[in-house]
Amino acid sequence: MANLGSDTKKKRTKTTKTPERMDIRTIARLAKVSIATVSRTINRVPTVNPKIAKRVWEVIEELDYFPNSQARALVSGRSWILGLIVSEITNPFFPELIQGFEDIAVEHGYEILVSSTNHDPKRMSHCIRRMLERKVDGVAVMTFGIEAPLLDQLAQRKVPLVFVDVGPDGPGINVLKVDYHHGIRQGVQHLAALGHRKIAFIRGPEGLHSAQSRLDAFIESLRECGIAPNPAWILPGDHTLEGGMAAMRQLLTAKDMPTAVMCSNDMTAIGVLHTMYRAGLRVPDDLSVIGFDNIHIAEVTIPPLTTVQMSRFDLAKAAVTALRACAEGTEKSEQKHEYNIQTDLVVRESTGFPRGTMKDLPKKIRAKK
Amino acid sequence: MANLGSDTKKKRTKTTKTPERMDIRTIARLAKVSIATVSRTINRVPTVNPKIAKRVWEVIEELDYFPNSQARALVSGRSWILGLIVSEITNPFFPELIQGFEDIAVEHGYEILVSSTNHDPKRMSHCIRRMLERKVDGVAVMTFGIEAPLLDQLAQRKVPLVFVDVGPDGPGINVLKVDYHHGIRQGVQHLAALGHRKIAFIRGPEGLHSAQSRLDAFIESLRECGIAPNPAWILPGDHTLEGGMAAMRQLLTAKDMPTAVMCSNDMTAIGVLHTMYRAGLRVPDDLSVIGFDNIHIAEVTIPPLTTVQMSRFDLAKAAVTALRACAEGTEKSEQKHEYNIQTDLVVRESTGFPRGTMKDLPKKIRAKK
DNA sequence: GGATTAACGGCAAACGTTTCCGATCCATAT
DNA sequence: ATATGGATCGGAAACGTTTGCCGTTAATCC
Repeated sequence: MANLGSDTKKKRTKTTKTPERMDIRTIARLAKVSIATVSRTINRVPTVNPKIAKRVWEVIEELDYFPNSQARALVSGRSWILGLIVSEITNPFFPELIQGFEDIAVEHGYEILVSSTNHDPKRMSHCIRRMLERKVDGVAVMTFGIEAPLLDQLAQRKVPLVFVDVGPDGPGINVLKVDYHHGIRQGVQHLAALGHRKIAFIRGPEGLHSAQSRLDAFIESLRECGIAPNPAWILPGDHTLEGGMAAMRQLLTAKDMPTAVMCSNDMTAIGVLHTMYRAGLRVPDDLSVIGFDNIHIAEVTIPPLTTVQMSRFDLAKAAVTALRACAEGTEKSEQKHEYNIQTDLVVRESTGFPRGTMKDLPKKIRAKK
Repeated sequence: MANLGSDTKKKRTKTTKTPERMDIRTIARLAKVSIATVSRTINRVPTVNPKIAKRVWEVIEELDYFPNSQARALVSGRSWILGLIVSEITNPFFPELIQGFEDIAVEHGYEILVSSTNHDPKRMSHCIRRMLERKVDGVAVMTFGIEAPLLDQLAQRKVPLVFVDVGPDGPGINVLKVDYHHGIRQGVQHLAALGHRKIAFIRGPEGLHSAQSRLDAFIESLRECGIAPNPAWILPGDHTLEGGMAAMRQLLTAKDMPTAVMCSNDMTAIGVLHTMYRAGLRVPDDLSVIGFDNIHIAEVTIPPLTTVQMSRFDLAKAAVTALRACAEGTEKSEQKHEYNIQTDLVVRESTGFPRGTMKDLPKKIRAKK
């Protein structure tokens, strides 16, 4: 017994001799309480005597102590870290989303781990693994589409998940539904109202669910307006500037040119704008262009881009909310919330009457504009 | 004593009865070795028998086990997390930087914690605190300028740091030096060679060190070309689109208009382009514009932007390298590396001859006017 | 063939918290 | 005066690893 005592004391002394070590024990010693009380004070457990709590807080303030979150997470089982996986951080849509996600997460005491997969399943897999190792409390997969095997890797472990558009059903899994149809229909109707009948679409990456949804919404909206979709005017793209430029170049060689083009995202639309500029053609005079996302720079493109707005903030907020509900979940009443994200058309200056329409119109209508 | 013994046994049994618990102990049991050996196997300690290692690995693979990094960090003292603080993630320059930083960090086994401060000292302070709580192995402060008090908060704790441009001297602190002068001089000389003598500058945020450096480099480069700087042509800005637009609007009201304008960053330049467009003026015919950063979309602005390239990749690589050197540091030979980042002009189409030079070539006509 | 040694595996302490459980104390009811 | 009980606080186990130290084994040398 005496041996044991002296032994532990010796070791403790040895490590304590460095004065800058600062842990909960130091605080306990200086405040003359036990470490349990310090812990309770920090976590604001109501049963601690206010008098003592004050003393403890004073010591904490003076030493500028803060708890080690590793140790905290180890024992409590909660890391207070949320994972966020995006497909490409260099697409301006995502930084705006990340910003919102971080703001809301931090507000609720969470840290975030962001990873950009660049559509590479290999990277995706690796980054899921890394997040699981860090014992994240939840993951928001905002890649707008995910491969099934990777998804299983995540779903196996019982970590709360949030997907966009599509995802498996299961406990702790939420799917944010984006109403692409609403905004895209507005866009098509806007074009149709201007007199467009020949409308092309530059789609997103093959296999990306949100890209398919946008295309589907486009085709259906076309039909609603009584316009038959022309397969030759549905062009491949990849949601990048370069993809937009390439698709537009291809379109320019077509024998029958459309008078308007909708793009699966704003980056594509900006690429289209640039190819038009290179070709010496004018937007919207020679071609009307509509984007999707309403990223910040869409306001200052030349001309400013008409586009469909999808709120990054709503998306981020819904994601964090869903994750929190699962992680901190009382598990009872709050089951399976439906999270819906709205989309809306923002009309700027990249859309106008189709070429030739103006001069053929009766003068009164022309004057109206 | 007997009480204590049976008590612990009971608890152990209780927690172990859940079959899905998976830790190093489970692996040890199934591989019929001690947990120490499992740990050594995972960490590739060379003294473990290859035969045994193979057996351990097989069990690990089969159960798809991975170690808990919290526990790992707790005992080893290393979190393998690097912090990255940027000023505004919505400025496209930073996502490109973050991408590079993440790539290189992950490559070396690190995770990254990104925070965007939006130039708010309050946020900055909060995010430094959060990073310290998470026990990051190092922090890269890529805000291109930092307030002194916040800096102390970081420097007090002995966490390796990397700054850009300016930072305190001390052990474990590295400063990445960006050679703004080189690229900016190229820009000024480019304009001077085209015949410009009246060159304005839209600066970055007041108090941001890199913004001041860019302005200084501009003024000095002007002098080198024998041009006297005109204070009226040095306009305030804030590195945003809106700032660029506002500055340009102000410039348009000047009685004596410059023929060219250099901007402290590309976002500002894009704002300038847009204001010119709104005013019905043409770039580069009516005004030459040069940006700084060479963000990706600078390629597709209308017209494509002449700008000064600063490599995000070099910056990210230097930051991670410096941080790793400090964190894993053998502390001996590799002291105080100098990290220099080069800048270079990229000529595109937003720069041209000053107005009047070309078409009014006969000088007498111009003089008559 | 016995001793020296190198290789290797296991025991247990340590990392810094949280939290269960028991102990103490004072006030109140009996 | 004693039993009851709530309010507080302290002791100590537990979280899942790493790692120093020691014991065992087998190989090598004289």
